[in-house]
Amino acid sequence: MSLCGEKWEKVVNYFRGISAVNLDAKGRLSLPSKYREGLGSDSLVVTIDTEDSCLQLYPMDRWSVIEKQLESLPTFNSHARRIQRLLLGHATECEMDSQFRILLPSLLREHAQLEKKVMLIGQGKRFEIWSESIWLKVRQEWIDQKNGGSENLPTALDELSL
Amino acid sequence: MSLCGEKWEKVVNYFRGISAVNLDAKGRLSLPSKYREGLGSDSLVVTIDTEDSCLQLYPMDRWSVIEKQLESLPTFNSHARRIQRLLLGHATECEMDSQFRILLPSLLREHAQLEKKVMLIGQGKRFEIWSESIWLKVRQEWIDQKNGGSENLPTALDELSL
DNA sequence: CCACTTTTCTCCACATAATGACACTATAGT
DNA sequence: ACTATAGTGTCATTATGTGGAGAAAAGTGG
Repeated sequence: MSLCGEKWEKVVNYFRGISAVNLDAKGRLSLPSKYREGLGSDSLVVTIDTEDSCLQLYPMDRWSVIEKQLESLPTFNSHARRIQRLLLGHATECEMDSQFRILLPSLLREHAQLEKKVMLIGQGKRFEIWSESIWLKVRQEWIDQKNGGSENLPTALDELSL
Repeated sequence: MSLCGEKWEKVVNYFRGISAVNLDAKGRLSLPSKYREGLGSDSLVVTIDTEDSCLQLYPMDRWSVIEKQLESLPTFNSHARRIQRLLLGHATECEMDSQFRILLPSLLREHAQLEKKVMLIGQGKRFEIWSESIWLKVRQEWIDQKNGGSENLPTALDELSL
């Protein structure tokens, strides 16, 4: 169906959706088949998230854009330096093996407290990797807080019509 | 009978009405025939509802509008990230097969507690998918609570003329 | 009310993907 | 050099997804 749909997929390549995956004993994550062609033969970059305990996974081409942005931040701003050190400092290039697995570096696994059960969450240009238990916990919190006080939301969000 | 009616359907494509459907053993939902031409050959996107335990089903073209809005939200705003993670993070593209069935991902089925008996509810630009038992329960609650005090309604709602 | 058509459901067979296990390699530390 | 640890590649098993077809049910028209 849909040449149209196909083109969209291939050109825009937007990652969506959640998958439960198991790391193997050595900490390798095998990428779900539905994303494989979208990732192409590109290598990937994993780094930490500066706000939450999860990891961020980028295709190399997307990451290099971010890297440039990070570089151009003002050197003498302490927030900027924090971000640079955290993101650039933890960014690790990974290659998929013949079975589409990537090894997540142990230091990064520790940071996100990844054990066996892991969630892979599409976030458009990137993925997030969460420990299953942490994900379930925070997801529940987010759901519970509903859209409670909408006073502090950015206008763009306030105006979202789904 | 309605060259007019036909055109309306095809151009405006507004989903209405409720259907009881059964998922098969693998969790596939077969779309009622009356909606099939309205959905065209486009693929579909399912995601969770952040307020209730049901799923939201969009034709891809409608969903991509929402996605653009989500994408443009600021990365370092925590409310924005919450919404992005919940909506984008659960959004899954589904293709209809030759029998107009779509597989609902098991994690999403769990979220909405979908077993065999399911309700598909047209909501204009999208559908909602509810577990039959939950639907019956909340529907009864909504009916019972009438519109009691209208003091707390948002103005737009207050001014609605049906 | 009956015969016919269309739609929906259920089941089965098959294909593909995900997992876990294992053996082998490379590296660093003792 | 030997051992312990981390990393890599391959394979078998299991789980999951896919496609198709017939039975059952619902809808339609005479």
